Amino acid sequence: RLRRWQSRLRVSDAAERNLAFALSELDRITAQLKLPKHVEEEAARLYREAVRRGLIRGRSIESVIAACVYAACRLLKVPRTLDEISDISRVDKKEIGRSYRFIARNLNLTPKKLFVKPTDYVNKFADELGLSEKVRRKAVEILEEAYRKGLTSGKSPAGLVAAALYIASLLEGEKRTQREVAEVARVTEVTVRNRYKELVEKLGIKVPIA
Amino acid sequence: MVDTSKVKLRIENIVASVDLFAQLDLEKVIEICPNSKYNPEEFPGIICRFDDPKVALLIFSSGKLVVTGAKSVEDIERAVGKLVQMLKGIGVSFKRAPLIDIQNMVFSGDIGREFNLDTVALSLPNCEYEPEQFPGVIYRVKEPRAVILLFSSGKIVCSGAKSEHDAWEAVRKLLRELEKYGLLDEEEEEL
DNA sequence: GCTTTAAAAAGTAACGT
DNA sequence: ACGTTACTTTTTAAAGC
Repeated sequence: RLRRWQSRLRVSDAAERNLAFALSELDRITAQLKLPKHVEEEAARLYREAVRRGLIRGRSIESVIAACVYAACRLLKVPRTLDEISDISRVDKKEIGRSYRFIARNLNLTPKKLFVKPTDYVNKFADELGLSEKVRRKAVEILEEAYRKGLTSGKSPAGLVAAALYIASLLEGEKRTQREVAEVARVTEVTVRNRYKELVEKLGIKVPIA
Repeated sequence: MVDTSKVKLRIENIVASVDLFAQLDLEKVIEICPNSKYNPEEFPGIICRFDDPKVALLIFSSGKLVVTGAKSVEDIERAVGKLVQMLKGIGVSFKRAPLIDIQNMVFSGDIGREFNLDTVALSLPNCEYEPEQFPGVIYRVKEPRAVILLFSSGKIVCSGAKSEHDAWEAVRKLLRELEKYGLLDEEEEEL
């Protein structure tokens, strides 16, 4: 009947409006974070799949879009912290984190697929700090040794990378302050200091008395 | 059989729902509860704390309760008995004996060895591990329904179980999975 | 979905000094 | 750079918004 036809039109209208809103929000985020096109496409793909599986129920479109952006970054190994995304999103970090974990569970995004090597974060943070290739290599060396010695489980990858870069910058004579590395890694100076202390102590690193 | 001889579990909290089978006038009840709080605008129940069985009670006008913070089922029974006596003192009558339902038990424990959580998360199916957000691996057991948080120290938290037996069963299932995927083989790892 | 309550694990954060 | 307090995660019921 005509009413059924109309309601179907209305439903598809609402779905289309929601999708248009979601994609414009996605555009805004990827543009502001200067994310590559393939990340935006992957996030859009994840979002459509989430909608298809009805995973949006009870969640805001914005939190799910932000979660999809974060998931796409992790899947494609484009290092980005959840903080950077929540900074430009209207929804808080906690809510984005929840949506992220929810879609990860339901779209079978395993920890393996989502794993981003600390090395990738080293390059991102080092770029922002203007650190040389020599410092980056040293930081990676420190992180690999820390991993071998079991010092990384359960710790914030961003905090570990920040501390490794801080130590490497001291060792290679390109010093950055704890405050500077903490800022690019989006962790507090206290976290950098705690990781720094443990790494220096347990890896037996002799830092210059700068 | 999985070796659980070195595994320890310790009860940390028990949550129970209780039906007293009586209607309560919370404005009168609050007068006889020393350490209590009642703001119907923010929460519909009275929040009351006992020192003897150290528990917290949420008291509702329907005569239903939620008792939390207990370390044993006996603590809950004693707390309910204590509240019933207090209510009898202000003339409340009960249609029958209180019905206590254990809803949730939380245990802390230790598996007795350390873990590389990256390795665990890579091979253990259906687990979550987001060290940027929480330091432990989250593992959900279907039957009995429970959730186990596993930390790199080997310490665990098991919540959602309705009995100590169920908690042990859930931990056994986690250990079987860890063993199945070679995660209990003497201290190895790589990436 | 939210509100309130308890509790542990280990990490990070935000105060004050 | 300390210390303290507080927040993250998980679970669970209650009555009402």
